[in-house]
Amino acid sequence: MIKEQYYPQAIEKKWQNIWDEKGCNKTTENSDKPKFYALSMFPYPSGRLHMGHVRNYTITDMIARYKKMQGYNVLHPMGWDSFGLPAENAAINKGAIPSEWTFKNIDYMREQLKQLGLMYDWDREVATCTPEYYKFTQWLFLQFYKKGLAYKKEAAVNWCPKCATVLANEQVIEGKCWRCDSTVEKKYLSQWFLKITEYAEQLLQDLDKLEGWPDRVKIMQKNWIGKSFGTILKFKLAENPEIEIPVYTTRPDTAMGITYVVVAPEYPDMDKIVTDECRAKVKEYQDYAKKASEIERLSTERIKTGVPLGTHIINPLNGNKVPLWTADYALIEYGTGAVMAVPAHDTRDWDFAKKYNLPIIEVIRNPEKTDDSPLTEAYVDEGILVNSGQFNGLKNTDAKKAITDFAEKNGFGYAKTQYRLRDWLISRQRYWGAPIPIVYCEHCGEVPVPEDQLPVLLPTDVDFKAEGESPILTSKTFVETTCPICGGKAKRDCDTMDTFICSSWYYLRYTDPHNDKLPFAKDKANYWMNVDQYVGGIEHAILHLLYSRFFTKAMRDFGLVDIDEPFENLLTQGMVLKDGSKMSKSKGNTVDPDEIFEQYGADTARLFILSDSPPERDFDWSDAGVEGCYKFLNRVWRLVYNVQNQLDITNLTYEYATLPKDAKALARKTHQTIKGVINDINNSYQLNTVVSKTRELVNAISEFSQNKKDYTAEEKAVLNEAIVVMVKILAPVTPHLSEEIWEILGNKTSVFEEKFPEYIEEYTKADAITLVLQINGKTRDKIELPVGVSKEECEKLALESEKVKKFLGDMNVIKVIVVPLKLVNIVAK
RNA sequence: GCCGAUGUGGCGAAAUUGGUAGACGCACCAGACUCAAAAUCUGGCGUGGUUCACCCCACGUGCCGGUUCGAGUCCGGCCAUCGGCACCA
Repeated sequence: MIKEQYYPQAIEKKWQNIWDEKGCNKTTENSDKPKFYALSMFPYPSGRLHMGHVRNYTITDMIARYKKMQGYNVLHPMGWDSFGLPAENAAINKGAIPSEWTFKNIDYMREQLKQLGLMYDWDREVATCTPEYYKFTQWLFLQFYKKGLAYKKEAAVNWCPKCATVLANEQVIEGKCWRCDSTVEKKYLSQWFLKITEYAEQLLQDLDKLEGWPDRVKIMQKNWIGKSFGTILKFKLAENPEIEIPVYTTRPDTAMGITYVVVAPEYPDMDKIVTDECRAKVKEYQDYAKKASEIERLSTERIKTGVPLGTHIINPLNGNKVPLWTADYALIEYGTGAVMAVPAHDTRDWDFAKKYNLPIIEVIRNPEKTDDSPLTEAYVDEGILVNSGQFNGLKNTDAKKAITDFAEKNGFGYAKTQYRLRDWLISRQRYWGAPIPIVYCEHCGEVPVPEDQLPVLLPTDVDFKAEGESPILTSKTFVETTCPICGGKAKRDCDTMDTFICSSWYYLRYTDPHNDKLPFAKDKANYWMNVDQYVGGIEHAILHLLYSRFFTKAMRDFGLVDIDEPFENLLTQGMVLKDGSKMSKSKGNTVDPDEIFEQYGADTARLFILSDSPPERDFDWSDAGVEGCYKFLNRVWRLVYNVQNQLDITNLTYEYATLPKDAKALARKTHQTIKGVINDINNSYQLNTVVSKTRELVNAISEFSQNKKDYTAEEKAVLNEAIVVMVKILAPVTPHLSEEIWEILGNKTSVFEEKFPEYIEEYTKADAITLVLQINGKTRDKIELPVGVSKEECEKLALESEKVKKFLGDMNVIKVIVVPLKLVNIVAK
């Protein structure tokens, strides 16, 4: 007996309980089916789900359920990226305890995810902030350490002098502290780095293997790694030839045009290369440079600043003596921290030289320039060398090699491949993260914590508001410890790891989440990996995805897995907007998923979020749109209700060729829909058109059944086939409703045990085609033709068309282009 | 600033990848049902012109230019909006 009304809340609760009780979503490695690993980027437990989450997880769930119906053994897990700044801010602002705050959020959000009807295997849930998890985050750090891939060096942090604390970039607002508005400075601390640069070449090369990734993401990663071929040139200080200043350049061909050299304000040996007269000014400039961010410093728009050091270097190519400056457009992190300046052929150098009246020497001649008139702007393109002594007349592309060879032969330079990618700074002067498992012993120095003593637990006796370099320093139980080697007094490292470390290996933990000996067992990881479909926001295109790729390669080299890349296919979904801008609390344009579930049910929310935009594009939430989807599901329900007396899925056979016209049309629509839906899913998951096509099928079924009272057996079969297909196609999108209708159809098992429908090619073909007739590319007529008309016949019919004749008038036909079964274009004058 | 995207009716979008622009939906308008409203059903719906209607014509995919028999789709140059920029995740 079918209820007349669609009650989504009751249906959803019912099926969520059934799935839970029957353990429908449990996954094991023991299966004859091929495996499929579907993964969403796990959330930070901020408190409540937002629509971005709903979108991400619905897309992945639709894919996971579809693959399950395609006969795969599907792993679809979920967890929590639960270390991070907001928990600590809650501690600072509201006196919350970070772990309690975090787990409360997790509990709430888990319930919300369950309400969305996601096909997760909750037995595999992980949270990065649990000791069971971060034990292995620490363990992995130790593997990096053992292989020499983790090292310490001085690096800058944002320092608020008033609060006397380290700030995250996010806490620096226009150069000021977020809490007290003081100007933020740089402070140098000894911090841990991971040698991602050691993998730069592999990370670059293997991008080619990632055929299932969007090009834009690969291009961004490629540019981020930033491989460049260049030359190191070493310049001696004129005032003291003992001191050498190496520079890195990708334009050695312009080296004869060097008119000054710039070192970064943080240049380590600055003291030795400044004259006493300039020292004070340079110091002042270094202080000024501390206040600018890197983005500001590199901007070509920014007004260039700098001060001379009073010293000079000798250009070994031509013996020229040129001044040495410091300027903040040179970055200490890139190359050698010093750059040669050729204002004639570099726009930043040009601006700087113009401002400070430094000479400009043209050495690359634009082929279109015929005289020695002065340049009016930097010429950065290719040309012929001039003013370059023995290298005059060479093409600049050839001169790169010639000058590098010359430098190498004479001992003042060599070719060098350089990457823009820098080593990964992982130390955070924060509480809510995985402690770095290192102790510092008075006698033995830096000592890694032995693996059997992991985890190094986070202390709880911490003052979050204290001044200093890390809140953990205030713990009485944590800092002081004994040395694992000599048993003497030692101090723990009080920094925690960047949370990106935790999220760089979680996809492997899901394959073996309860292992207490290892992060994961190799055979389980090898069974499930790679992730077949990874879905998440485009904002992670570089950092998270690059770090995860790096971790995978490192773990492979540690012998933990046998894979080179973690994510086979990547889908980067767009943002959820409301009224044209990103949903945010500050704009007050958020929509709470809970309210939508309550009012319309999860199926409506799922349907809407998939239907209006393709996954990769931004999605504009509209209240009217949700309403429309809710009405559609009601229509589906009513459709089934109205034909309840005709429902019979025990006999779905019919003779297609001899069907009456309307039944044939419905059968064709059914098979065209299956074909279209499968194509759309295979074609980079065009889920919005999957929904459109499903709507078209529903429209066709309604139309067919509307005024029909007496069905022949064949008509009934056609109708029931269409309904079965409709339910199965809807199942990945609206799982609860589909299960309910599936049950109404008389089935005792879940619709997800069913195979996704297959189509019969013959049934998708139309009886007739429409031939479009154009004159000079403009459509003038359309004619209906049976399939199988020859090319010649098309042309003949086209020229016979009354409308074509009318438009041709007395023009002469020059050419006729025929696209078989589609279009005829008559070119006429 | 650098790197990467996006731009089509009032709105979200579609277009078998160079071949009928606007499928499907939202909003709106008209009609049916109703005492009435909601819900539901039917029809209309790019702009302008001609036409009572049917029909027909011109224009139209951010802007300018190019390639082509034919361009939303390819090429060059602009403009606008959005994402990332290494300590938010």
